[in-house]
Formats: sequence, structure tokens, C-alpha cells
Amino acid sequence: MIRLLIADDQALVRGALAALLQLEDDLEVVAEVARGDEVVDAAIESSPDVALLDVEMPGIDGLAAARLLRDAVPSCRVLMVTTFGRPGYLKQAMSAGASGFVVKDTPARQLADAVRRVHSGLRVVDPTLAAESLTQGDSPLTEREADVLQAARSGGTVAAIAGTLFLSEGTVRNHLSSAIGKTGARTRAEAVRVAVDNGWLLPH
Amino acid sequence: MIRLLIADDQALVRGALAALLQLEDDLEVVAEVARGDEVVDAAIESSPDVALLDVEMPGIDGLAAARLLRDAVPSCRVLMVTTFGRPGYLKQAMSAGASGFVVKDTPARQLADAVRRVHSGLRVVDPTLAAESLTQGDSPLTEREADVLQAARSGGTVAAIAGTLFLSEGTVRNHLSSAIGKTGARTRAEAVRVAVDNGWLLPH
DNA sequence: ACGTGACCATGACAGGTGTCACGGCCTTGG
DNA sequence: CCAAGGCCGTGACACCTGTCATGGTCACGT
Repeated sequence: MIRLLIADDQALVRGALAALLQLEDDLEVVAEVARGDEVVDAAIESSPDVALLDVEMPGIDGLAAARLLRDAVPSCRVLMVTTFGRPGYLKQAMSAGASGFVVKDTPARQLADAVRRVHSGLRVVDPTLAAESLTQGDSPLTEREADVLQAARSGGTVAAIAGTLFLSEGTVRNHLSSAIGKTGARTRAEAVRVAVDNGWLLPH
Repeated sequence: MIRLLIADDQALVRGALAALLQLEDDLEVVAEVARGDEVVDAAIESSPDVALLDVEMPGIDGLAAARLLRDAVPSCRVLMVTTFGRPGYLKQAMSAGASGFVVKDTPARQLADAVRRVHSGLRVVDPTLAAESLTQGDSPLTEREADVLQAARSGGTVAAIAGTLFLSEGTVRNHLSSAIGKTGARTRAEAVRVAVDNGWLLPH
């Protein structure tokens, strides 16, 4: 019997995944949580063999939750299950100690197999996504550039960004200009779009 | 036996929902599709009693699919099941002839009941969402303003927007300015964010 | 027929934005 | 030690944006 923990913020999806996996004879859902910061506590209490983690979650995101879970309950393998196949997410997930990475586009029948493979110590990675992740390397953005771009997501003006980050307006403009150049964009909004699509910015 | 059609672009979610509903004795999944433009054909072939439609789908979105389905197979009731609780979506869904509107945050157990209610002719609406939809009225944007804002989503410059919409740059600026004023924003990016959050722009 | 309002366009203007050059402070690594 | 590179800041400049005034066409409801 493989014991499972399921973490997904959408209750309907979470319950449906549980129902789907519960159909398998060798799988057993022992915990369900809706927030990233509930993962570790639930795992300690229910000691699952495999944890299915969504990337987009309130509290802390699935990537951070995977890191914490790795330290708190090393016996539990992590299988990331996410909506968006952003190449950057895969790298972050792997460096966070995840054993597998599956997008929600994959057929339902394959999920149970992915869980079994992860449980037996194998790595499960979406092949097309792995290719994308290899061709296009790491994020070219420096930490501050990512911060500034992140602050620019809500659409505020330079002054607003400078205010929230306690920076000079000139510095913000420089970081934005650099980020725009690196992403091949022509405006800050386009740069944000590119960065988000590639998973170079944190979820949210 | 209530016959069901499930439309969702994410294969995993679609399969999981099917598994969840299949557990009920009085429910039967007779068709699954991944694209909006496959809904009508599948419905004609399998003649379901209730169709669960996601709003975000490739091809045509769930709202348009609901309208087409309403005309092609009037005997089939429509229950929208969507990720984002944008107030504007609810209005559009209702005017498209949907009988119910459920967000994916709702508990899994309630879904089967929602399906049964819709099948028996009742309307099912998320109460909190209904309240939001009432307090904040229809979209204040005119058709062209919405078009321009939609074109501005990718982050292009005014010239680019004017090019794709075959408009003068001055006209684009005017429409953007008007949209910015109506949304209470200060920049176009912020206006886009507000409009998207309220469901005033088409999905995607 | 008339007013209203959406739509398109032009022109002009203040202010914001993106770019560049320059300098200074750090930490890292040869 | 010293170069390299990320980080922060200033200042200046061309360009783009957002706003406003103005005017024209068209469809509409009274």
C-alpha cells in the first residue's frame, strides 16, 4: 500500500484526484491539504510515502513546500503536479528535491503509474518539458532584476515600484531596462509576460 | 441515470472529475472532451443530460460553447465549472443559457449535488460570487475599449496595437485612456489587470 | 428632426519611460 | 592584490504615454 498526501488549493481538483487515485488497489490517500504551509504538518502526522504537490498554492508555493518537506520527512518522495509547464519550474522543483514533475495535461491513467515510479525511487519528468528546460538555460535575470520585475507585475508606475522596494527611481529604471534587454522585450509589460511564461518569477 | 459530458482542457483534471462523479450510483459519464469546439459534436453523439464546461479552453471558450450547445442540444443543461471566480464570467454564463456556475474551490462532495440540482431544473450559483456580481455591475468598457485592452495584454507598444487593430495610434491612446479612467487605474497594465480580474475581457 | 453616445481621427502637451554614460560600494575568484 | 561582476545611485536625453480639446461620421431612441 502506497500512502499518499495530496496538496492542491482547488478543493474540487483535490477531491477528484483523491477519488481517481483511490480507485487503484495499491494506493491510499492518507492526507489532503489546501495550503502550502500545511504540507509539512500533515506529512508528519500521516507519514505518507509520496506527496503530490501543486506549485500554485496559498501560504507558501509548492516548490518551497517541497524543500521543507525534504528536510522534515526525508522518507517521503515528492511528485510535483502543476497546471503550467513553465520550464523554470522544473529546474526549481528538481533542485528542491522533487522526484517527479507532471503537468495537468497528462492523461489521467498515467498518474497512478507516475506515483508508483516515484515511490520505487525512479524519476518522472514530462519529456517535452525536459527538452524545453534544457534548450533554454537558467534565468538570465539577476535577483534584483527579478524583484523589480515582480513588483512591476501589478502594473504600478516606476515611483510605486521604487517605493515598495526602497530603491531610487533611477535604479528601478536601470534594472527594468536590463531585464527588458535580457528578455528580448520592448516594454516592461512584455518583459513580465516573457519572464512569467518561462517560470523566472515566483508563482502568484 | 444522469448522463454527463465533461469538458476541460487539463486531461488530469478531466479524468479525475470523471472518476469522482462515476462513484455516484446515479451518475454516468458518457463523454469527455478537451476543447471547446468539440463540445457540440460530442453532445450530439452522446446526448448527455448535463454538460460540465470549463471556461478556459482552447478552440472556443466555455461560454461560447455553452451558447452553441444551448441551440444545438436544448435538452442538455449546462453547469459551468471554472477555476477563476471572475464576477463577469457568471453574468456571461447565465446569459449564455447556463443553469449553474461552480468554482473549483467548492468541496468535492457538493459537485454531485450540484449536478443533480441542475438536472432537476434548478439553478446552482456560488453564493459569494453572486453577491460580488450584483454589487459590481456590468462591464463599463465599450466594445472597442475592450478590444484595445485585450490587444494590450501581450505588452506591445501603442504602435503595435494600432497595427493589429487597423487603428490610428491616437485612437488607440484615446481608447486606452478611457479604459484607464473607467477602471480607476493609472497605467494600461494596471487597467488590464483590473479588467481581467473582473472578467471584463475574454478568456486567454 | 433632434439629441445622445459610441467610434474614429488629429494635434498638442506634460509627464513618464527606456537608454546610456558615469561613478561608487561591495563580494568573489584568479 | 586586483579584476570582474552584481548592486545602487545620479544625470541627461529621445521617445513613448496618458490626457485633453476638437471635430467628424454613424446608429439609436425620443
